[in-house]
Amino acid sequence: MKLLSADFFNRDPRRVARALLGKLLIRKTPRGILAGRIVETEAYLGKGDEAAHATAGKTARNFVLFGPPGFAYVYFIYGNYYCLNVSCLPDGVPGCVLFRALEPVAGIEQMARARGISLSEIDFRAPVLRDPEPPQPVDRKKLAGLRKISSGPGRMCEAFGITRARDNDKSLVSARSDLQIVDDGYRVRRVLVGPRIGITKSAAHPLRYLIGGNPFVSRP
DNA sequence: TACATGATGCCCT
DNA sequence: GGGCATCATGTAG
Repeated sequence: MKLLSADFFNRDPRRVARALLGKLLIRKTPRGILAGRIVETEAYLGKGDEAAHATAGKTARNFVLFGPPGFAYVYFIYGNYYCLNVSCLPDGVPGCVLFRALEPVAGIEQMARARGISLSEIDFRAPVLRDPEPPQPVDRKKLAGLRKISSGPGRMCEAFGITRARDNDKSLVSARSDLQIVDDGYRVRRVLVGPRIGITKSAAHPLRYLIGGNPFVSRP
């Protein structure tokens, strides 16, 4: 398990978004460790990316995007949900990667509770993906309960208890942080690229990255 | 299975 | 006051 460093995030968000696929997002809680494999990300750039929050310049809401790399930018959306990003590029240069979906790896019962999902909905014998993907054809019905935990940016934040008050402007690269990203050696075989989800401006750019064949993405 | 819709609150103009 | 990097639920097919 190797903690990702600030250097990892100190580069173009498009390269970070791709490199984050297959890494583990970790949350240390009093009740145990939560972990999910990153299977879907989106890059948001600085000037020129009309869909990025940084496009309007630095504000009280988005200041983290303009800070040093490796910090959590958490924002509240649609009156109900939070979304987690990590800042990229050097101090003063905006850019980030949005975490869109995780494959549940550890702390599944705690995450299900946080999401309001009954444990009876989850088939713990379902084939959770292991290195290398993709496995034999997946029975999506058996994965339905697991998929509800973190297959979407709002869902994964709820599962991890991520909120703006708790986590915005928090370092993800500090050994003391309760929110980290680690490399466990998992090798991603195939990366797919496509247009970002849920935006209207600058919608055509292929800035969404996902692990090919992984059933835990928000959508194929 | 696919699509449309309502809920909901904060930020920025 | 408008718009939003979403989700769960309902209806139609």
